[in-house]
Amino acid sequence: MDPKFLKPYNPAETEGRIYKMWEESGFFNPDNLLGERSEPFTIILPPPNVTGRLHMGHALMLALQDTFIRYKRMRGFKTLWLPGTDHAAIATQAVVEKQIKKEEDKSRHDLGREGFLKRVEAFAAESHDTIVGQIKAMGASLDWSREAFTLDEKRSLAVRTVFKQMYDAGLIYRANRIVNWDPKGQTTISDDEIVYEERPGTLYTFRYTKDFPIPIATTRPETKVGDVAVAVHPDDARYKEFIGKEYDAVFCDAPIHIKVVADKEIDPTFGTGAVGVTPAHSFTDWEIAERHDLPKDKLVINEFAKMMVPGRLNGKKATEAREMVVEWLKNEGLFEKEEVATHNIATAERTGGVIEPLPKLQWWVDVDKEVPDRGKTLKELMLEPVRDGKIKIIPDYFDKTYFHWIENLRDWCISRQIWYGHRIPVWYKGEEIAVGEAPEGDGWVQDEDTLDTWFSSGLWTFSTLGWPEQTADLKLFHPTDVLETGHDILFFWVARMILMTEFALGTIPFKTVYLHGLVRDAKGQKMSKSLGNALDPLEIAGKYGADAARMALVVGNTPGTDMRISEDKVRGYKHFANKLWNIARFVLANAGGARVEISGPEWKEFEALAKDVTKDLEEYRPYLAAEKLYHYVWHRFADQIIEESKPVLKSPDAATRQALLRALLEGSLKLLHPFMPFITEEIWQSMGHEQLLMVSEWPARIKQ
RNA sequence: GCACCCUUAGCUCAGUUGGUAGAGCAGCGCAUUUACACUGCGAAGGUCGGGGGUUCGAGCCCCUCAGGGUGCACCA
Repeated sequence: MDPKFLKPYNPAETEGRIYKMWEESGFFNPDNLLGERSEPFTIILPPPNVTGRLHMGHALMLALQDTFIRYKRMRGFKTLWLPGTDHAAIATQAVVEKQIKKEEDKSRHDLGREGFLKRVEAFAAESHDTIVGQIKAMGASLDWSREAFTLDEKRSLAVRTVFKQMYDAGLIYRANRIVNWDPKGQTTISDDEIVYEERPGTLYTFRYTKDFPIPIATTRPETKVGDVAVAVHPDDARYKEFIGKEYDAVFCDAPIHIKVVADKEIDPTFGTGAVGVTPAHSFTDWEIAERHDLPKDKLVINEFAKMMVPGRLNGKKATEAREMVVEWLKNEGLFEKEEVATHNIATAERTGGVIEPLPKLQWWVDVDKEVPDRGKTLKELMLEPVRDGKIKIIPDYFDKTYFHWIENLRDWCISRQIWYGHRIPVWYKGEEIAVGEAPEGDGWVQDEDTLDTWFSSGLWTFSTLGWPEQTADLKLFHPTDVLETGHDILFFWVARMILMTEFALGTIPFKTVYLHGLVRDAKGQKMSKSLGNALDPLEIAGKYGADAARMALVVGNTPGTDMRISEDKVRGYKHFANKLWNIARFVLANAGGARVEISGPEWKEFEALAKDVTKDLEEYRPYLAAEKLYHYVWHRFADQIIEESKPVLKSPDAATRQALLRALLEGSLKLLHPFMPFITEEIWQSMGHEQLLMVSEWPARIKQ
């Protein structure tokens, strides 16, 4: 017996060596796997953002996916787990901008587009290397020969190709429309990138002039200089007589022209039952303006959230202007009352900036237009595979959330005013426009904007497999089997992948969506650097072993439910790893060499466990499978079977018992391998096996 | 406002198709020439949020109430 078994299990000494052994075997690559393996099993890794380091959520994702992949590999599937990273456009740009500001007190504009992009790329490359090292440390059996990046040459081609196809199909269009403008990030963002924060606010009631017949209630008095109408409910008896009338006024130095319109969307019971309509700075007002053919180009706030209007307000910050308007109203005797009202403020997810709705010329994806040759809209194409069960979401109650989101979906704004990302593949020359690839000849100017990062992420399952080229990989491995990701990006990503794949390939991107919960600290707080409660997966794995970290993340972690993780839990599974180590020590010392037919109740019991665990894995209950294995190995195999074996090993039945113990250990190693790959492989190798445990045969066969 | 989830041991959470509840940590008693002290054995601890119903049988299914959370919408 190897003397290392006389000491406690030492993951630090083991893991690097084992991972290297796996990598050198070539078996991470499905092309090298031995045997028939006609059936593929594919997971494309959700690409971590190249914004720095991995966190516990990534570790969880890696643990779960590696468990699924290792299980299927042992069951004889041609398994592909494809790695990659995400350029994460706005997120990465924001990190580098902050860094440059802090270190050199410069903005991206000081560096220029080209110079700035070089800096971002250098940062991204560094992050990439850190991340790959972290992924390997977790034991992830990814096929590194197929690694992809959302912004590399092949993925860029895929992006340009889809863009052109959607443009030609009339699904991508350019339009001037009210958008979510982030004054802090100086870019538009999509509806999904908004976080609503409940804040106390004030609802002011006032009149435009002394003789204006209708009082107005608003939380944003400063925008009232941009009003073009007052909307009331058509049946509101108080205001019926004024509908259709027009008024001129000077509001805080600015001339305004107000038309009274009737709109059934107005709630007569809220405020005064009359809305001052500001089409350029409010989504609902924009829609009212469209319905009543009101002017929509009256801009009074600019991209920096500053007023642009004749008179005293000009150049003031919107928040400052608000106070000035209120003061003016009071001085003029137009102010009626103010009430406290909590309301939701739209903020940008990445920068925290308060969203300022503004009309902007942007690129959009039309989700309500019929897709040529499909006879369905993109919305319907997103809805159908989930509704028909072609795509199964785990846990299934997320179906409802998904449907609800799609029903409320508006056109997707895909252009961003940032530099890092896929530049919009559109070129202009006077009135001419070219889409897809850069046209020949002089005088063409490319669109300045870049694409929403989720546009390229949406192609991930097939761009990684070589599309638009019809590669052998694409044919064999797509649609993929499982998408395993956090429930927080169900809309951002999962929905967009379904949209893109249905459009470009006419098929689904994956059959199963497994949504894990978010990892929180022991107190239930979200882990973050600023709170100082973030556990570094690498540090945890270094201290307790990657296997222990993985078990702690997997056991009891049900899909869709946020989980808490603490070092104590990881320590518990380190003890378990050591228990397994000592079981191996006992078996190696007491059960060498015997070759006897295995049977008896203990073996039957093991076979039943193997079947049970297999069923759990097939039905995506890794949290249960891991717990059952833990219980069996410690409290049945070690506590009972080994204890009972001690006298038997001194009896005439020793040979049979030795064979049983050996078989139970080997079987347990196999079942545990997907969860704790390092220690199981290490023990397996110490038992004198020539082949890797990673590609050994799974000890149970049940139908899927 | 609409929808969904959660409420189980002191704490944090599991509990697959309904068959009198389990992990981690904490904590109690015993054991140190034991495969393993990174330990073992044993005990204790739960009217499974309250109430009602279905069932031979409910932590699990249905209704209802209370508390906590999330998503979406509204937000003049």
